[in-house]
Amino acid sequence: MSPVKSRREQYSDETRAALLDAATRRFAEHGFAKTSLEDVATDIRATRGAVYHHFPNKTALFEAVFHELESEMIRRVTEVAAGETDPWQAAMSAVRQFLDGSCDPVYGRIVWQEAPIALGWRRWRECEEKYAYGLIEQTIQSLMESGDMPDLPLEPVSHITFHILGAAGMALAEAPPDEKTRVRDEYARAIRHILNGARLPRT
Amino acid sequence: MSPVKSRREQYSDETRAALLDAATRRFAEHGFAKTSLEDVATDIRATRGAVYHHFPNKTALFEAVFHELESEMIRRVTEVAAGETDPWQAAMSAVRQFLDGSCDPVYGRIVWQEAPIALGWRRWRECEEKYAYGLIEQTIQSLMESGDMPDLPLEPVSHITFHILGAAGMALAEAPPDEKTRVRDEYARAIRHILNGARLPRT
DNA sequence: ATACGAACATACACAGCGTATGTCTCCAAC
DNA sequence: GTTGGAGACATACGCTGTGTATGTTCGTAT
Repeated sequence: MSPVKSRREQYSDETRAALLDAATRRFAEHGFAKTSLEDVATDIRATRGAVYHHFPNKTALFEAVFHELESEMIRRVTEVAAGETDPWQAAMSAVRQFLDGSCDPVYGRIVWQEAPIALGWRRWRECEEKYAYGLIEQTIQSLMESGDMPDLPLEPVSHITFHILGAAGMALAEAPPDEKTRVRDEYARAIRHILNGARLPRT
Repeated sequence: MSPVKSRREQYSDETRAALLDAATRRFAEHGFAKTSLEDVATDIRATRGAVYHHFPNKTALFEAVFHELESEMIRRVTEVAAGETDPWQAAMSAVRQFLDGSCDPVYGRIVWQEAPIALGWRRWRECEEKYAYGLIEQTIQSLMESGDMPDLPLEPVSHITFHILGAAGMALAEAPPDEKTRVRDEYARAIRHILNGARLPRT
């Protein structure tokens, strides 16, 4: 399963990775609009030609960055949740892990602040179906099935939950580094309180 | 208080209003990025010169549109809330009125979808301080003071509430016209349930 | 009657994306 | 080992759209 790569292929992979890396930093620091592909290219001592060789356009490059960050986040969150047996506890751990991960300014800025701008709401939502939104929906559903939550329409509840977590993610992205833990704990409390309120007493 | 306007001033006011009107429709239909000032100008049989005479730049034109829509919404919401005596009832009526108003696709698209993109999150938030966010914060505070809500940190709670309402506003903006009332009612139920959960029993 | 300034139109500079084309170099086959 | 081909980039250009600088018209005050 490890097809020995040719020298050329290896070089190509490395520049692609370097492009992703540089783009990640640029997007996180200056935002999507104010990042020119020229900058990204020169960062790795290449030209825009290299960028357009590896990615069809600017938004595709951004999407690649987005996918990397988001899939890593999902991996960690599901890992933590899988460690719990009780559905409600699993959800709470997932939230906690999400808030922890959102303290990373790169993640917060790119996924919660820049992505909707860069991809547009619709496309962003489409992408998130695979990641956060999809995970939230299935978690909520399992909570409804286990009797932890009332049988409200799934769509609005997941959508609202998505935005509640988004609010926290954005707040954490904006918070100065030395206040992140305080902000994280405040939001954790507030979210826990809200979710507990929405909870049903187990029958 | 009605300083009789000169002919010139009247003409000027009219073109300004026409620009705002055309821009509103363009922004609502095609979004901020895909609306060129050329289009807006030709819509009212003028040139980009007129636009740049009345507004310093593209985002300023958008902000003007945004302010119009948002101040009108706030006017209606506060009006409705003022009709209630009980703080909690006032808040619920305000939510209801907000959801009603959000069924207008122009409002939803511009205020909740395009505004963060056009102005950037930070500026958007700054603008909203005057409108929705400010109103929410003071409402929450009054609910905490009246003992309807627990004394959690104000900032995260208002922020989250803001995003909960935003989720509803966006969903309504996206929903096809013939489903808007259904979606509105679903979100109304979900939000009511969430807020009721967060509520404290009156002492 | 005229001069001045507001309200717009016209013209230009510049940035940034996307695309078309060129060049180099690795690799394979003979 | 040289040659053909293709992948990996670089170079060059066109185009769109913003912002600005300059020109023109036309009310209005004096």
